[in-house]
Amino acid sequence: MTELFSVNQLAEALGVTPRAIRFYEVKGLIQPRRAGTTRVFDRRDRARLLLVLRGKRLGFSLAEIREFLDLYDTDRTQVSQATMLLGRVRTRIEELEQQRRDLDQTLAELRAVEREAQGALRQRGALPETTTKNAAD
Amino acid sequence: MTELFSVNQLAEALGVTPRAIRFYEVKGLIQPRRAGTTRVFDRRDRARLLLVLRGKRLGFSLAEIREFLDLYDTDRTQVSQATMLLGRVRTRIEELEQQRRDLDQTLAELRAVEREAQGALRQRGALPETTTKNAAD
DNA sequence: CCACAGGGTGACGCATAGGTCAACTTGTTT
DNA sequence: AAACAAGTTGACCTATGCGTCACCCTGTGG
Repeated sequence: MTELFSVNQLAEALGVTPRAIRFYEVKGLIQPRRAGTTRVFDRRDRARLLLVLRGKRLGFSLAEIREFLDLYDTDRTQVSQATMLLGRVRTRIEELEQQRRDLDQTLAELRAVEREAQGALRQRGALPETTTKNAAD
Repeated sequence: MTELFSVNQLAEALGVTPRAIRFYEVKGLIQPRRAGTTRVFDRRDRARLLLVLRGKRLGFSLAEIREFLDLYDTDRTQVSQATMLLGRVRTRIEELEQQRRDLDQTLAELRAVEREAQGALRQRGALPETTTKNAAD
């Protein structure tokens, strides 16, 4: 009872266009099976696509995301493979740690701006929003 | 004694090309002064450029980075301005928090892969690297 | 005076990440 | 049979983010 999906179903479920999904396949990020000519996706494909989308949210290119996905697929039983894997994984980890530093710093600065704006409004009698819920929706 | 820089100096200092810097100016991310026709950058320009580069490392487009920079420039003395600023800053903060969740999750997964690779190597007698220092440099 | 370095402005080129047709096949419905 | 929905491929289009000329100006040293 492995559930299967069509491109359209999967696209809608993940909030992307079918075109994008097909494009990712062309780029080698996913390899859905086929029923005749029709693409058939299972849960593993869906999981991979989720990883792709997360990679995109983190700002990586499709090529980088592909390398990232390859890390999961690498054969760990071959010493040479495992060694390369280890090196690459560590490189990736360091990149992401740099990104996290950037992120934290940016967040800190934005929170400072937020407080300043709140303070400015308070001084002028405009009641400041206490909740973090979007005030501009 | 405000030190000034040329495009080339600044480019080299920040590890980008002069072309990129000029491009950022065209896109409105920076507004260096001019001595005649020659661009002249001061420390504020340099600071802005650093913010631009950090934004890029976080995967934002130049347009997004521009909006981000505008947050710092917004006039906080006008209630309407401060209100909009607050809304936008909060939106940005939420985006970045999402990004951080993605980042942490990805890091956790990569660390798991790292441990697996280490374990596989240990089992095969290959001495695993204990340090996190680059093994592949 | 002449060369040369350093800076400037176009203008074109290129890769990435898809959007947007167009034209066809296939399965289903009526 | 005819129409329709859902797929497919292929070709072309578009916006970003620069790289790469080509060509021009200008100040300085020899």
